[in-house]
Parts: sequence; structure tokens; C-alpha cells
Amino acid sequence: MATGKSYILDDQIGFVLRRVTQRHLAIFTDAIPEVTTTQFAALAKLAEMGPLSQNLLGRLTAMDAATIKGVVDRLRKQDLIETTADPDDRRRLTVSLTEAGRALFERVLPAAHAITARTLAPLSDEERQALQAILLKLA
Amino acid sequence: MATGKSYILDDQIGFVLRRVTQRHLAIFTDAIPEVTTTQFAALAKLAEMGPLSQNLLGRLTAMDAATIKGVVDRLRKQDLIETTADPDDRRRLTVSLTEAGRALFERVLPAAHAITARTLAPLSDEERQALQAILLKLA
DNA sequence: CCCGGATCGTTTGCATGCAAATTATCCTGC
DNA sequence: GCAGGATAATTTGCATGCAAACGATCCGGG
Repeated sequence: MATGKSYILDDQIGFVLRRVTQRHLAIFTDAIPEVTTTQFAALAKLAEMGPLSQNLLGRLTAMDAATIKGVVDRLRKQDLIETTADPDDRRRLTVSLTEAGRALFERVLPAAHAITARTLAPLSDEERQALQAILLKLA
Repeated sequence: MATGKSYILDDQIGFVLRRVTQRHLAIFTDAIPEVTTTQFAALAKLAEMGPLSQNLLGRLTAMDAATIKGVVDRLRKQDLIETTADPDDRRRLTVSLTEAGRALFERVLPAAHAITARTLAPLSDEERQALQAILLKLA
């Protein structure tokens, strides 16, 4: 039997995932240059859920505490979000969309849907369904 | 009909891809703490192809010129690779594995295969085949 | 009531990643 | 043979990402 000694980088799931992510990022940046993918994720989650503590926003957008802090800082610098102290818990920072943030989100929403569609464009409907189901098992 | 106004972050392909990538990274770091995913990709490609120019190595590992430079610098600092001037093209830098680099690669190879297996563990054989085929179309 | 564990936010350090500009070199067509 | 375009490497600037350590605060149990 073969020893399994060989290792073809291009066949490894991690490498393929990285290339797919790169292609998606390129599509995103082309369609929505105003914010990055992670910044948009934060805006989308705030639009979906309303104001959230910084930490919870990070958990809901899959960013650790250090990463979400940077994203929040940069979004605040653009006046797309604002942060206020939580009166009930002095550790917490409440993050909410500004008017400008909500306006931007709604303005680019069609583009955001188009990004998902364009990313999945090479696939048939069945393949899209299969991909979604499979990736959910891996997330 | 619905306007399609809603946007659920967790359903977007880009977000799901990011979470899957995060899980894979955690599995990798746990199994091979010596080098990062990108560093290992570079080692693997050099092991697979032999010495390569820095730029070509970058293309084959899906890193742009700036990124591969950093990776090469750090691998060289660990004496896992070495760089030499190309006598035929003075622009080029030839990158090759050192003895230590090849030894490390071969030592962690079983772990690398295990990483792919562990990442795909939640899937059936059919799902793995489907995923591989679908991601290739998206890469 | 208070103490020890948990949570929240911050900071530092390191490693990707991409964009854009720069320099050096190569190569091709005229 | 040389001028202009392409390629290789570098550098800078910005934005993730994760790990680890830290101080402040909260909370539950004794």
C-alpha cells in the first residue's frame, strides 16, 4: 500500500478554504469599498439585533475581544456607530448604529446580497444548497 | 413578494467561510504549534516542487508579494529555509528548504494529514467529496 | 457581607493579508 | 541596440486575527 507520504497543498481543505475566502474578499471589496467585511458584519449584526455590548457583538460576529475592539474603534472613527456606557454594568460598553451607519447599511444592502450571489455564481442551485448545509456542519 | 430587505449575517457565505476557517486554524495550531498555516504551506510547496523563486512560491501558495516576503523572512529566521541569489536573473531570490526545514516538514507530515481529517470529521464521505468538488469551483 | 471566580474591556506582541508606490532588472519589438 | 512594458522584490500603511496578561467590575455562595 501507499505510505501516504505525499502532501499536495492544493488538495488540502485549509488551503482551498483560503483561496475561496480570498476570492470572496475580492468580490466584496469591489462591490462595497466603504467598509471591510468584518466592519460590515458588525454593522449587519447591529442592524439585525439592535444595540449590543461590545463583547457580545464580537461573539455574534466571530471576533475575539481584541479584534472587535479594533473594528469598533474604526467604525466609530467613521461615525457609523457610537458607544455609550451601560448604566447597569460599568464594565460594559454599548455599541449602536448611528444614523449614518444605518443609512450606509441600507444603501449597500443590495450590493451585499449581490456579493453572496456573485460568490456562489459558479454553482448550481443544488450545489449551493449542498455547500450551505456542509459548511454549517463545519462551522 | 418579499423585498429581500433582510440580511441575516449567519446565512451569508462569507461569514460561514470565516467561521469554518477559524475552526480549521484552531485545529492546525493545536496540532502543529511550530509553524503557522501559511508558513507550513510554503514549506509544503517547497517540499513538493523543490527550490522556487520567492514570487513564484507566493503565487503557488496564494500569497501576494508583500505577504510571501514576510513569511519567507520569518521562516529564514527559524533556519527552515534559505534564500540565494539567482545567477540567471538578478531580480530573483531562490528559496529552498534547509535540512532543518525538510526534517520539520517530514516530522509533522502525519499531523498535517490528521488536521485535514479532523477538520472534515463532521462530514460523511459523500459530503467530503461534494465539498471538495464545490470549493474547487469557487476557488 | 465578603471572597473567589467569572466577565468585560484594554493593551501588547506577533503574523497574516492587501493595496499602492518604488527600484532594479529583464525582455521584446522595432 | 534601445526604449517601453513586464516582472521581481521591497517598503509603507492599514486592517484583521489570535494569544496572553491585566485591571475593573460583577456575582454567587458561604
